Amino acid sequence: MPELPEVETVCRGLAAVLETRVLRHLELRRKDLRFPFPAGLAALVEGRRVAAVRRRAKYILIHLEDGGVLIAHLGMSGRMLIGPAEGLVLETHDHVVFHTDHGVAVRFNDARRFGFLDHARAEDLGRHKLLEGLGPEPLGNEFSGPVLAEKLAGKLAPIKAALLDQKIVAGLGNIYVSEALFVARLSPLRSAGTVSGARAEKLVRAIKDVLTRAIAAGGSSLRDYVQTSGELGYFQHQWAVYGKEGEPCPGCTCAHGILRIVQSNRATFYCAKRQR
DNA sequence: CGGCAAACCTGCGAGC
DNA sequence: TGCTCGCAGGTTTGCC
Repeated sequence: MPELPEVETVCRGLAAVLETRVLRHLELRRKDLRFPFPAGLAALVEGRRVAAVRRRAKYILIHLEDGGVLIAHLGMSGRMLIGPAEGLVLETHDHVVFHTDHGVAVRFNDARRFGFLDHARAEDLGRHKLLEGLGPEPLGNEFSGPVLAEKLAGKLAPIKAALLDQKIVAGLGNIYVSEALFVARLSPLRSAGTVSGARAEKLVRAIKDVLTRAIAAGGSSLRDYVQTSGELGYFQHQWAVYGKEGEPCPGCTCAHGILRIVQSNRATFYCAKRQR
């Protein structure tokens, strides 16, 4: 499920029900997800009011009024589902439940358990092991052609791999990298270091365009639904290339159509004629 | 240091 | 119907 647009959608859903509310009870139904939950996590959260829900890269940051921050990551299969606490029915893989002071329950469901939950002080976030070193937010003003080109300079790895590296730009994942490279008409096989100048400008515009459209659509749903309401995101209907091996290229009349290759053990979709 | 494969864990669809 | 295999949106680790 979750790349930047999906995490952004989840954050907006969480903000609507959690901000200004007190977290009465943090129900930990196992002792770990990808990592063990930090010692005393429930006590660090219970009785605190939520000041704000924010996103950094693919991390959900739940700021508490006492300066503590809950850091959540959805991994590959994580979901946050909001519903009434009364008559709550837990489902398989509901590992954590947040209970608010106004009768709302948020279930953190994660079948594959690649997600996690951590706690930090707000003033320490910049030095948090998982957050330090993250590259710029792709939708922020600070993410520009020159900034990207500088990060890519000298890199021999394919541009596909570089864009998945969260130190270069934070929040892209496997789907949106293929989509952005298609919009920018750049081959995923091209060496990252050759993307500079006008090419870098074009790629930055493509990344911002794809992410903005995906957020507007509520993200993409594959097997899981994305939004906290349980509604489907529908950006998958706007994909140009992802998952479309063998289908006609939407941008040209090439005979081969959309190709699927494997880079760094992950599927890449592209048009070899339109993308150079 | 850079780049790549494998590992973490579970579910689902395709194919036999 | 039921089994096996391959593949899946992320990130870290370890190896060359």
